[in-house]
Amino acid sequence: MPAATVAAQEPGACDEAAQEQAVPAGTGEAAGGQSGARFDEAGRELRLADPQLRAPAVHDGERPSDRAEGHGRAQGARRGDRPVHRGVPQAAGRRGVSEDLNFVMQARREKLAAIEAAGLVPFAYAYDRTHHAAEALAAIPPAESADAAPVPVRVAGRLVNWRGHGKTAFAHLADDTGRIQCYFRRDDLGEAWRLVELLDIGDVVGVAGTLMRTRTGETTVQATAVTLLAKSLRPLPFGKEELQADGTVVRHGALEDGEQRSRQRYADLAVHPEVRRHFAARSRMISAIRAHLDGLGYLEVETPVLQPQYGGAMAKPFTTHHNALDQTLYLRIADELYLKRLVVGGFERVYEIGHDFRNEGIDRTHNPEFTMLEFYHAYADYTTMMDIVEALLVRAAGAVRDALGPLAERTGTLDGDFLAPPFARVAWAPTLSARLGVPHVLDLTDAALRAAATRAGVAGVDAMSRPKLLDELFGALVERTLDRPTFVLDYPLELSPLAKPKRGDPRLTERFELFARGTELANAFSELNDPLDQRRRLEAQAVLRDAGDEEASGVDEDYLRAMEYGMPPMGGVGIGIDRLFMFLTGTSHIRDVILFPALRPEQ
RNA sequence: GUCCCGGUAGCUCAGUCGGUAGAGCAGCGGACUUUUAAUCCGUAGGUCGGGAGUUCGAUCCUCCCCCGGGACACCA
Repeated sequence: MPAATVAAQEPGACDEAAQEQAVPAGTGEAAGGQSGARFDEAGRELRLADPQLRAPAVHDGERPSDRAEGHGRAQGARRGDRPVHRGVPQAAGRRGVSEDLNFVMQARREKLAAIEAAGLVPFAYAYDRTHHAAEALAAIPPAESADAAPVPVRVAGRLVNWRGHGKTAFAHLADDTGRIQCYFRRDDLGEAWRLVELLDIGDVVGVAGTLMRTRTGETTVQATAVTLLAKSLRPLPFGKEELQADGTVVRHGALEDGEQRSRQRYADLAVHPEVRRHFAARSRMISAIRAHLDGLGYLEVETPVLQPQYGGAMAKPFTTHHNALDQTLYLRIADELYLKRLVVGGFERVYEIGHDFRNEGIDRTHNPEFTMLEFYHAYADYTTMMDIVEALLVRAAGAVRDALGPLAERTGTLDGDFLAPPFARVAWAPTLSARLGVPHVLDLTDAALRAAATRAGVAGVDAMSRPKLLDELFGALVERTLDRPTFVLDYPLELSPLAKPKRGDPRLTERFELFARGTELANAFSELNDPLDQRRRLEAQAVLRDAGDEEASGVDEDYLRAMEYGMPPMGGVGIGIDRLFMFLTGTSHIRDVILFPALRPEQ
């Protein structure tokens, strides 16, 4: 952005005087006379200012657009005949979305042309706002102090509602903080009234005026100047909001199609304030997580997304190619191995919040790229990490609750009772053994496991390896029954190639997963720091990969080299941020917690 | 991948027991200087997801395909 433009926005540079002029400009004379200079200078005060445009043609039956554009519809075409400009010839075939102008968009183009023909700039550079909507609503003097001086305000936002009344109009302007009503009167606006008649719902405008109360008591900006900041050429699917007697708001006819809302998130957000609030809560949750970890002495770091050797999880990677290096690279499936390298280097507490990529299916709980939090804590084992996870979840839930406000009532996961530490702790093997009615599940033969899995309803057991069978059995018999937050401890070694063996039971690892509402929220280990053991386990993975298991990774020699220098013992945790936010807000589809989820191409 | 439900105007939907479709809102024209789902009058807007079949005739019936939603399966 040019420096001059930036400077022009700085308060105090030129705007104090300008605002003084603009707000009291309660007559058409002021709108026409004083704003001309500002328009020429900055190109952003767009009140009608051209004396050539005084000709009062708006109400004589001829629209400004008819003059402004040669292709404007003919007078006779309005009644009965087809509009001359309707669409494109059939022979042109299907057009892209942007080219296929429907009649609504055509009308807006004509208004745009009329605005330009009037010498106005329909897309502004800046606007000197003095109040957000919420601030303006709070700034009006109490109703009883009738003699209070009028409060001048300049608000800016999108027109979300419009009620024309001939020579007046009421509208609602929405910004980041809420909505405020604006009242436009021809007698207050003078020449600028011409612009008011060319506004549409969806336009981004600045409104200057004074605060007043309507007869029904609603705080309203009585406009003395209107500035078009961006003409909306495509109609947003605004619903009409009906305020019920009990105070609830019923919206009629808004954008409902879930896929379209995801695909055009900008429209979804523009039309649904509660969706903005929902995603803002996600951001606040992440901020709270950062603050919590920072407060514990963690350092936030960034590690490569493009990796020559993927690892840290069992998943199919995306593959890409670096041309200059002529090298195959993978998009990371986990942050783990790089973060643990950093602990070798001496950063004792590190975390990363970033995207992992897994080339697998898309459904209501899976997006090919997703946000993962991983944190590693030197000299701690997994028991310490359980305490940290508990506190972290409580903090995250509090942030979401605060950010959602009334919307938080959608879910019961946010109340203090549900997430009150300490969470329940159960051991993996005894729990599963009890469900199976056997002394120890790990003593079962593969055949017995297969039979048990079949009984549990697990499909495709014949092709499963022993670790996979164990995992499936636990998932089918235990995980989905865990409603209240529960740590499951000590997973079988064969399921956890990066975890330390359990002290006292080498068939298990020191690992926990946290479940609640039947879904996994966290996964953590006492991290394996023996490079020789690690090499054996990675080589076993490589054998699986060479045998065709696309989810198994290879041997990361650089990671092993780092371990060989000496890796401190540490606890490590991974938390899927999308899933956590789904859990906390009771959201059933991952698409509804990711601003721009992966979708099929259009058409 | 399997099963079920759905796809009709810009948005939200109705409808046709087979005779090429309607409403509300949005739009356009008119009236209206404190309205708030503003109201009133007028008006325009649709290859009824795509293809094939049956039929004199298909948006409707049959088959195939595409897309979406839900359930199950898969998924550290």
